[in-house]
Amino acid sequence: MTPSPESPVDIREVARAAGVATSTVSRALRSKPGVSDRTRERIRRLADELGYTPTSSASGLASGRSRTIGVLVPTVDRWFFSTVMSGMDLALAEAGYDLMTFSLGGHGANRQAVFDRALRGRKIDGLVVAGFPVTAEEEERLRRAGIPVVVVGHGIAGVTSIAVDEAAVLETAVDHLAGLGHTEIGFVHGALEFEMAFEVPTMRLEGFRAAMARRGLPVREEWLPLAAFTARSTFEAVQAWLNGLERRPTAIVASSDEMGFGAAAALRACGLRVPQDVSVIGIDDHAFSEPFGLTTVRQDAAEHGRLAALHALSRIGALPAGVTPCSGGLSLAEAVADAQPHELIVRSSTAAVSA
Amino acid sequence: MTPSPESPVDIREVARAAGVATSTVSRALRSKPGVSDRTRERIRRLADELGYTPTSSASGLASGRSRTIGVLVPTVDRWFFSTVMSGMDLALAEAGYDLMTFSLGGHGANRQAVFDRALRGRKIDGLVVAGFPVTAEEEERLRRAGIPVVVVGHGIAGVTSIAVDEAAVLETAVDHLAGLGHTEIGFVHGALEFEMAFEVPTMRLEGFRAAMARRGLPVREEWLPLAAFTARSTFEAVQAWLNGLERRPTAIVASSDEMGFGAAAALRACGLRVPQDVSVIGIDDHAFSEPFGLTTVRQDAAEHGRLAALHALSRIGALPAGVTPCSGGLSLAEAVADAQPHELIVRSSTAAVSA
DNA sequence: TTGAAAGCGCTAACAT
DNA sequence: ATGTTAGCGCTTTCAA
Repeated sequence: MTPSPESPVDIREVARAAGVATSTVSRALRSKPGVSDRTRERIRRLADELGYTPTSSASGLASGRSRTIGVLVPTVDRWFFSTVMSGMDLALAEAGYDLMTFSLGGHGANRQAVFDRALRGRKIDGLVVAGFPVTAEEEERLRRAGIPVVVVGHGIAGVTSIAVDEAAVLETAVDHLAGLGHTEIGFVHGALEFEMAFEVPTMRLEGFRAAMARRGLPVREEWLPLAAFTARSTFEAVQAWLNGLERRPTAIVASSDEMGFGAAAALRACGLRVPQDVSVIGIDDHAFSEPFGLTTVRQDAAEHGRLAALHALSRIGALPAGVTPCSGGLSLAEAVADAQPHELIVRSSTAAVSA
Repeated sequence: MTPSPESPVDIREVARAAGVATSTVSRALRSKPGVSDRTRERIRRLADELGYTPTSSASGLASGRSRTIGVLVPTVDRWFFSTVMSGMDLALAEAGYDLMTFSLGGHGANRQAVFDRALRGRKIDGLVVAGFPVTAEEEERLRRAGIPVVVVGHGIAGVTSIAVDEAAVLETAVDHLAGLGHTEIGFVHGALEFEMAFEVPTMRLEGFRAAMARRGLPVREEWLPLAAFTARSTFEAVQAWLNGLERRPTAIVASSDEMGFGAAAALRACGLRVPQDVSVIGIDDHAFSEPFGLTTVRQDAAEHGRLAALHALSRIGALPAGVTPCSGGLSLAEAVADAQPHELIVRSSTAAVSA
């Protein structure tokens, strides 16, 4: 038994077997023009029989493409980011591309190193930056990277970005609560622990203020507790906030579903009922929101990831044939240019304000 | 290609600037012996000034290593898998390795294609297979892959695996409930929708039976509802199960925390209180378990991922200097060989059986 | 339609 | 300690 590795077969063996030059094999296998159908078929069969697969570093070196797209995330273990990744994976698999993950690892310490690893060395043909803010310097690097960059979320001028209209999302959330008769509404503001300016939370807070203002509802500053973007942090923050409060709102908008879970848990821990005493609405439609009955404004993170990947692929001319980018019948360019859709999903964490 | 990518500088420019041969630059930059300290320093400085980074496909082709480790997961958007990935990322970043993600995408359809992408073409130097069962044929491919393979979870004979002792985990869970006076205990059995034989759920169910038997407690077959490994599926399954039940257990062990969440939500939806009417204990210690007060048997998935990555690195001689693999002071080999530790975390979803 | 040959940018023997 | 010289396994002109 020879413990043979998976691909000891190189292109020259295939060429020899087929009685052609290696260049012909290369063309045949990649569906390039200039090979007769009969030859191509024969080469394909032979390659298959021999178990030949091109060595990626060799074709990468010769062609300048790695057939890999990168994704840069603050951390991989939170719903939004892993969901974006799974959407990307879907699109990339179809195109025969692989996904390389670069994670900040939940702390900002080695940011520079992570950017370096992602941007230098030509390991990836395109990069999707998912949901976190970058410094001006980093922006500049991304623009000069020499590969297409797509942002999921907001925040980088001059770079294609895929995101919902945050102001409209908050309109929807406030609208729902106002329609239930709520006028005393709080907002759980989110922040990444280790970050500088984080666009999305700020946009959501501003969106909340604007939506309230439009309805003539007052925003009370003491009803804007701040927490990190996790259920746990929110649980603690909201509990502390409730204890120090003389009067509480009848409804709370959370800046994400994970925060909504934390807020609801904190309310219950303080002996309050959701939604009878306090309504809670989140943003995202996390996988847990349905079983937990959390009312939310849904955004399709997987679809954002898929579009981002497709857009990156299209910029390097690697779009798989026959993809229908968008269910709404939009072209990829249109789908990418537009704000992504959002949708109110009413469940059992919101109810009419009690008399 | 467009002008001015991040690294138009190649090794020859650095060599020219330093007045040495390219091989010297190569040695100097990779800390290989055979370069004087002064020369090495000068070359490092120059490389830095010129912004030189080796092209990965070139060094990959020449050296036969891609400086990339792959991870194969059923899906990226569930707690266990993304947590394993973040642990891997931690170890890999330290070693200067990148992480390539191969996901089955939540459905088994393109399994073969995903295995192909991972195993062929030498894109990765090692592979971590996280938490899902493989067919005999796939096992054989993994063994013959020609790169080190490490499994997180159980299931591949002859391949290093990193996992808790499932039987002991279930002992711990049942022990906790029995200690609270429970004798009528159900078990929510988990299964991946699209899979064949899934080792872990089976081991947990068997562990549950064994633990109950050891205490002389009866296992009632109608108290073993089956659900997919998600909160949502479990919510629905448990709700349906409760409705068709004439008599219910006083406590439930869930095969994972995500299932525990679903089970608890279902109980509440049926008007039952947790833990007053029914206690619930999970397995994992999901990020949400603390805010939600779910009692659980903790396993450290991030640490599993970190160890798996370190082990793969060590097998290719790429362990970063000075890693302390294990907090317990174990060597990497010991830490990998042992069953991973687990720990009971008591929170508010379990209580003494009510009179 | 096909083949020959020249790299792609590095690393690793082998010299010196 | 450093330089020279072959490749690594492909892709891509350029010729035929």
